[in-house]
Amino acid sequence: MPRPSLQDQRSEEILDAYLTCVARFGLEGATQERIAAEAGVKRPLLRHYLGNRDQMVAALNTHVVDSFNLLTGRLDATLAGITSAAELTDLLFAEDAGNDPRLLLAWQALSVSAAGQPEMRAALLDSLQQFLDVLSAALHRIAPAADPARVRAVAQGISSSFVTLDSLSPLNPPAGWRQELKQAALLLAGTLEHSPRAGGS
Amino acid sequence: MPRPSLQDQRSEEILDAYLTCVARFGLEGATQERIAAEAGVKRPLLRHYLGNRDQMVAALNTHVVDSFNLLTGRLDATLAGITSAAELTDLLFAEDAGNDPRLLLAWQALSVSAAGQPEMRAALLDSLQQFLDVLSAALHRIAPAADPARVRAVAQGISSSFVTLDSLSPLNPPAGWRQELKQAALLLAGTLEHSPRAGGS
DNA sequence: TTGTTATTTGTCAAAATTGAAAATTAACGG
DNA sequence: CCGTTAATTTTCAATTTTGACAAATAACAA
Repeated sequence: MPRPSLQDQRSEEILDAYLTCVARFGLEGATQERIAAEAGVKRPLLRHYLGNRDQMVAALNTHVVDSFNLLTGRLDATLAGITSAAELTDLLFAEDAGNDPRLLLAWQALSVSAAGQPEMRAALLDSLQQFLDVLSAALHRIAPAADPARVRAVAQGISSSFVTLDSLSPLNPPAGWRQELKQAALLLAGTLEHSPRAGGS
Repeated sequence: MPRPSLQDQRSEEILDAYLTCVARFGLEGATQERIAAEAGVKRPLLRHYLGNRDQMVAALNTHVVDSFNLLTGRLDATLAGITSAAELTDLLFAEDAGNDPRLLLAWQALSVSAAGQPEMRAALLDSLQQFLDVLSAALHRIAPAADPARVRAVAQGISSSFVTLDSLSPLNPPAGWRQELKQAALLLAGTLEHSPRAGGS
């Protein structure tokens, strides 16, 4: 019997180091040398496990999308039990949330360079669409009478506040901004609870 | 007398090409060769006008920040005459707005790599702060009785929707998203007009 | 025309990044 | 111990990117 395979484990470790470097230096700034140093391995191992550069980018893309979708799935399950907008924003904007900004930063870095790759672009866009769907569904449960079009708009607004939070993290923004973004999301969600129908009541 | 200087003009042209490349390829992906091709000049001219790579990045940073601040100033003047939240969002989310996404994309690309440079980070953060101040002031004029803390929160939310619009542009998102983000901003601003005083749970 | 200055181009060397293969080492079962 | 397979390291070539300087060209005034 051969030596046991570390293919999956090593691939994960390297992809995580790749993710870190992309979040910190951008996609083109994440050189193989930096990734290898971050992962604590020799450079040729990157090629061994993930292939050449193009294949590495593709692997990172699927890794980011999969991770994002996984979090979205968990969020969907968590949001199943909530009943108010306050609970929703508490969950999304919790300070101790396991949500590390690297994921979104890599997502954005990939999105600017994925203009030419249709499949990468589709996967990225779809992952965001799923996130919006989960938010919309939760909002619909909170305010069943609300106009669906308004629900989608509110989901977009909450999503953008949420995304902005991670997007700004490299700049170490003032601490109050987190609370302001959270409150914006809360106010937005509140518009569904208080004025349920579009033209009505 | 010497030959007339094209220093300012050429520098602007090159910086604009630099901006384009950074928006499309990221900061590290904007190689001098790509910039030169985009600007329609030979590569050594970049060095002649903007200096070496570090100096080029610094020049781009000030260019982006200055351009952003200029737009913020114009926006401030334009918003001076408005009286409703609808006018504000119409101005910000107009499709034909001269606002090209390159500026924000470069702003974000710089922000992720500016973690180590305190002065770059400060300038970027300050430019965003000014934008938020302008939004807050306009919202305050629309709803003078509103709680200042809520006004800031609403400004953050509107800003994040606005920023997200440009941030997603490389992915060519569905056309409806623009309207949804605009409506989110409108709903958010509406919370100030309709429920003037605090309370916000 | 000539001198002066700025622009523009040409060219080379150094450094960094990547691609790719061969060679070595380590773990496991028999 | 031996054979097998995977992990790891070593090594070199090719490409890309940048830094830097010298030379050439163009515009303007006297």
